[in-house]
Amino acid sequence: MSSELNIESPARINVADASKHAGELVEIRGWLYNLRKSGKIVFPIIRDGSGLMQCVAVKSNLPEPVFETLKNLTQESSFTIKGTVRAEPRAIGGYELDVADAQLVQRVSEEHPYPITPKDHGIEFLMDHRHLWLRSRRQHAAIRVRHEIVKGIRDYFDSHGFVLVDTPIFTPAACEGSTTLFEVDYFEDEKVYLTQSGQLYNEANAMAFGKVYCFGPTFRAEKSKTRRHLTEFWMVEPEIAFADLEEIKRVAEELILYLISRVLENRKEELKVLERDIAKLEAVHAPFPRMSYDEAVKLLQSRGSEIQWGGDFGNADETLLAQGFESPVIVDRYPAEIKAFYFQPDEQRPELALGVDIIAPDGYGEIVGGGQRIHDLALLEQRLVEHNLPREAFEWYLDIRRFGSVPHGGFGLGVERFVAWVCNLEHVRETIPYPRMLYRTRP
RNA sequence: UCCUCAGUAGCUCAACGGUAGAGCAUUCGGCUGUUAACCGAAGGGUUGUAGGUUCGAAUCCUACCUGAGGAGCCA
Repeated sequence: MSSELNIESPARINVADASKHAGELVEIRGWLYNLRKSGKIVFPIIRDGSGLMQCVAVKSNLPEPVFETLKNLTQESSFTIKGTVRAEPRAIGGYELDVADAQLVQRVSEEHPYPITPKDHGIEFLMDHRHLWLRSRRQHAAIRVRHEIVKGIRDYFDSHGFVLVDTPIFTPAACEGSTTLFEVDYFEDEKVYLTQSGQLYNEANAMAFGKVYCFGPTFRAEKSKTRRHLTEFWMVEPEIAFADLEEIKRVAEELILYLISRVLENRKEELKVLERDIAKLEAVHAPFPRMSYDEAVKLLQSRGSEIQWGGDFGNADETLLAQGFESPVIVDRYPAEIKAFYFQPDEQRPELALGVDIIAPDGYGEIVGGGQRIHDLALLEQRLVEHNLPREAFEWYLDIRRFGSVPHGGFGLGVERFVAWVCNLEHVRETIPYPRMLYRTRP
């Protein structure tokens, strides 16, 4: 379906760059987002991955086949289009294309029309069509915010003296001795699991490089079925030699503030598409509210929670705790009993662990968990016994305490929960392209 | 693993014991500025599955399947 007009090859542009080409003849390649017809004028909206742009095709100005091609486009049909860019405040994105020529690449057949229509759909249907759902505006916006946050994480650590030292995905033992691991049936003579944290390796790497981080997917075989859980999720974990709990808190706070400023700087359009209340993000500021576990329990009790000292916070408690604060809440010094074996005890009150969690506002829950690690060999050996962990598997980990042991610590930040909070999404499943959940492994 | 809720047209839903319906999508027709465009027409159904109650079941009962939300646990 090519035009009879002989239009010279114009510049191929992305819709996102339309403002730089006002008045110019350009070519755009993409897919049909939506089409409105009105007799002798049609308004195809093209989606090229970078944005949306309304095109205007007037029958009297175009060769018959070109107009017919555009008029008969079906949703998500692929095509290329040439025309002149013109500022148009009424149009989405502020620019329109006055069509001169168009060429069909592949027309979506009416026997199998594009399933995701501009009307409402249920979550099951959308998840079954996740590979197509990603073409939608909101999904597009969320994934771009995710990209900004991932890039922001790397930029932050790379510019603060950290070395990226990635940790293995296949690991021979539990990091925390729990039962939430995916077993891999492949390696001979040995059970191997998918990692749930790179932390133990991170500690070794911090002794090699000083300041390190790992960034990759992690896996939890928990039977969790909530809006905050994925079985496969991404986590960034920094670890710092010679750091104490206060430094860990400071770095986590600084990272969070930096990531939010990056998103506000570069992804405001996406936040608008997501209908995120931007003022609430702009209100996040240093210093974050800080409290001890003791104080958090008292605060929760005063707000009506049933929690008793010694118990861990449930989701309701986390939401209640964060209420009334503009910034995430930093809670530290938890009872050692409810924390993992490797936390350094508080010097004054050894029943407390120098662990820290950072709880996001609005019920998004724990976005950071970390703390200061045990650096004393004898104490760590004792903890392994107390937690019934197989010493042999941890010999290499004990080496870190044998060869120039120093105080150190780190934390993990869950990318999807963080993105969900920044985007104000109902569920973390929309923050990752292909979510893996308890009852969802396809597409 | 447990608790709660839901499965009706391709999609979103209505009908709640008495002839299964609407909007969107699709097809055909109309419209030169539409903004999830609009107007007219058409096609489209073993009501998740299997039993049961009843003269009669999408509707009531039982089991199962699938999905969603939550608890515990976690980022």
